[in-house]
Amino acid sequence: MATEAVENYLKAMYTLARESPTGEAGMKALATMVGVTTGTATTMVKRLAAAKLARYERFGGVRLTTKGEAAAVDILRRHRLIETFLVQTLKLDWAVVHDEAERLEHAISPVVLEALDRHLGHPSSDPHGDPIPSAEGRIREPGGRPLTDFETGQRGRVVRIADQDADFLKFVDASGLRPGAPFEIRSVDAAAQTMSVRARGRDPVALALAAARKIVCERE
Amino acid sequence: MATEAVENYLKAMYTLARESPTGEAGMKALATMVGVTTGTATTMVKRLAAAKLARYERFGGVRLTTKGEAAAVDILRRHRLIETFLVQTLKLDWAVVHDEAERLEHAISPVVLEALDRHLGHPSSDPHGDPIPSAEGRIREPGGRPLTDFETGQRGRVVRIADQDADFLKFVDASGLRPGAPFEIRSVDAAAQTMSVRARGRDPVALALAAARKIVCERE
DNA sequence: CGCAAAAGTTTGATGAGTCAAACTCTGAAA
DNA sequence: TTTCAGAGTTTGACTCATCAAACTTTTGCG
Repeated sequence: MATEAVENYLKAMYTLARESPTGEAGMKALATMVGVTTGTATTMVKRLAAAKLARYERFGGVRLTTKGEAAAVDILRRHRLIETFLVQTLKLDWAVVHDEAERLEHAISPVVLEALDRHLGHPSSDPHGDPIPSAEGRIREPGGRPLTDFETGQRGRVVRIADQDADFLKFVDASGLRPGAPFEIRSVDAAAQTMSVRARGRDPVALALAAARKIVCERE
Repeated sequence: MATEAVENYLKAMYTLARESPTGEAGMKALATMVGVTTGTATTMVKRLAAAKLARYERFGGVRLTTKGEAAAVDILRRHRLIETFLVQTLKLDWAVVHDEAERLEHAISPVVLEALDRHLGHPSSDPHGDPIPSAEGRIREPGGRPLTDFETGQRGRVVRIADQDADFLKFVDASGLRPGAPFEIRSVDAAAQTMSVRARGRDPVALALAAARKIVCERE
């Protein structure tokens, strides 16, 4: 139904809306996330508005309509089920599956998607810990607090990794801080903007607070 | 590399070349197979020629270059591996997987494709009995003779089904004449243009010679 | 407040892929 | 050998998605 480009804009708008308190997305941020110029984003956003997928007014930002949000959640479901399949069934490295899923998500039909879901046993989250929306479009709000909210000596468990960069994921993997992993904060060095964390059964690793902010966790 | 449209033209040209003694494709046939007007096909064929994927001259038909054929075989490999996966792993009906694979074949990367191949145990043919090209681009020439070449009383085994129409495949499935199935010709009625065939362990079925021509078999 | 920088918009262009319709060529039948 | 139907080609137009560059609005800082 929607073209590949339209789906990418919807997904980006959904992601940006989660991150902003107003639920709105700016053109600059949207254009950057989709990988186009702001002029192109403006043009496309007008089309989305004409198709009732978004609400938009000049210089006023853009937000998804209910219809647009449903479409975005559907794309998210496709993306995350595919990622899960690539890791679980095909044994691909979780660091690379994001980009692969990015291509496949536009080509998979409802029939294949539901077969995939069945084959995987209806998983509730993907390899990065992100929730997989249900076929009806319900999505569990991802909870947890960034690793930077924890203090020296506190213990917890990784919930999800809020960054799809392959190199970062490889680092996380090597540190043992995959979703589900229990950890303990060894130290925080505010001046150096770093902290030291030990995953169960691993040596402690040092990481920048900026990196730690991408690791979302919960209290043990 | 090649766009989706280009890949579809290459695939169609490859298929048409197999069916014609000259190895050439006419614009009408090409356009029909791709699903565009002949004018569009002419335009695209010129682009393919400019990209050294095809050789073409005005009013003279079109044929793939070595490079174009390699690209076509690669698409065939993707298509057939995906079909095999959809049937074997996801348990989808073999009658519907052709159309699904048609969409996915353009979106699958080499990394995912090879993982799929490994997961499936490097199959040599797809659910319809068509050979799957190797990663290096080698493809076994599909042998066999149409069911219409057999005579009353002869026995044989189905090799492949040379038609992807879902309804026809459902009929073949119901008759027990899937690839690999042994059969015996019960009778041939040249006047009525039909024949009666019995698959092992099944009741005999009557089918038109036109249909039987699409069922490729070998002597027992 | 005033004004520059940042954000956003518009415009004119491009390339891919397509169609409809006018036109041209080829080949087989009369 | 003529002719005409069918195959093939060309042209002009359109949509989608994009960019560069000129332009406008908003915003935050001094």
